[in-house]
Amino acid sequence: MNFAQDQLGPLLHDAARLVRKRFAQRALEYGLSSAQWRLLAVVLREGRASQARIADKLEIEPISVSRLVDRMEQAGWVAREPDPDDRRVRVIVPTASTLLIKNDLKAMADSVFAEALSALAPEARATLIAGLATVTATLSQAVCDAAADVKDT
Amino acid sequence: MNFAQDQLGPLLHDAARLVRKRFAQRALEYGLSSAQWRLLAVVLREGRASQARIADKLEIEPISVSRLVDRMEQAGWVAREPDPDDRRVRVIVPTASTLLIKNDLKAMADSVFAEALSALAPEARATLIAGLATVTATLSQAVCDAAADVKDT
DNA sequence: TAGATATAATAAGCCTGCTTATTATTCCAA
DNA sequence: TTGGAATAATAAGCAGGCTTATTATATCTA
Repeated sequence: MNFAQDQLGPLLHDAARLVRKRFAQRALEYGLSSAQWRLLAVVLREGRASQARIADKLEIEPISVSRLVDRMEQAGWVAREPDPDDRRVRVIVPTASTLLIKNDLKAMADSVFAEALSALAPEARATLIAGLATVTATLSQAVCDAAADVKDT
Repeated sequence: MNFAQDQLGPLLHDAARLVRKRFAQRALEYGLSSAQWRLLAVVLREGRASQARIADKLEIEPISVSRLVDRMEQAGWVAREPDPDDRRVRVIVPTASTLLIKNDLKAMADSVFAEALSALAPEARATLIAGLATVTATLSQAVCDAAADVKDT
């Protein structure tokens, strides 16, 4: 079974790309991408969040959040507000129109993921999710250790 | 267990991103990205391949191959050659220096994927790989059906 | 309390994917 | 055998990640 691991890279890559593509198809009426939905999910869950907080939650770089917010602000999904306690911070809040369709968006997103998993038995689904979580944790640690090693030099 | 599917999107996304990042770290001495390695693996397996063939194998758009090849040609990984039988075609071949380190590259790539899976028991690995393959197939079908529906309209 | 350090946001510019459109060539059918 | 459809490659420009560097503000310490 040594052949299996060869396929991990391409499979992960293809699966991630296809989820993005399928999400975009299903969200066509809203014009929302899967990256935008991930950000929006954080904001809706927390009510309001600084960009640094969002970057931390999504585990992406702050600059990536900044540019994603640029587009989402322009499209009317979220707004930037000043933080009265810290003038460096710009708090991201959902717009009123976003709040109106929040439940529809959540249902649509759920249904995309449910569709993706629809051909798997429940146990296989659980194993897949757990396996992905493990792989993510392993890689995250390895990437972090390697970065620390470089810094030590 | 309804919460599980919520996580599929972020997990796939994170796992794919982390594999790319870890690959880049491990391949630093070569300056090879994971996208470039996927392309190179096709070319090394087939010996020589048209860009259309590569796009088909990688399931990405021909234009993406064209631009990836631009950078890989510049970096000395591959070369474009004319096809004597069809003047539209430019055949991609590995350079001599690429062939020299072919085995090292393959070992390096294998070890990245082995590391990613290292925290999983063998059965869990097999289930993960099989699950990803199923999800990919399901999504690929759904994306394709939806595209056909739009075309019918 | 003043100066150094840390943090929040963003600019510039790269990579890899995409859609849409163009050009050159080949193939097929009338 | 020629004229239209299909195919191979690529250009232009967008999305969403990244690294590196800059600016403004907070915070901590000597």
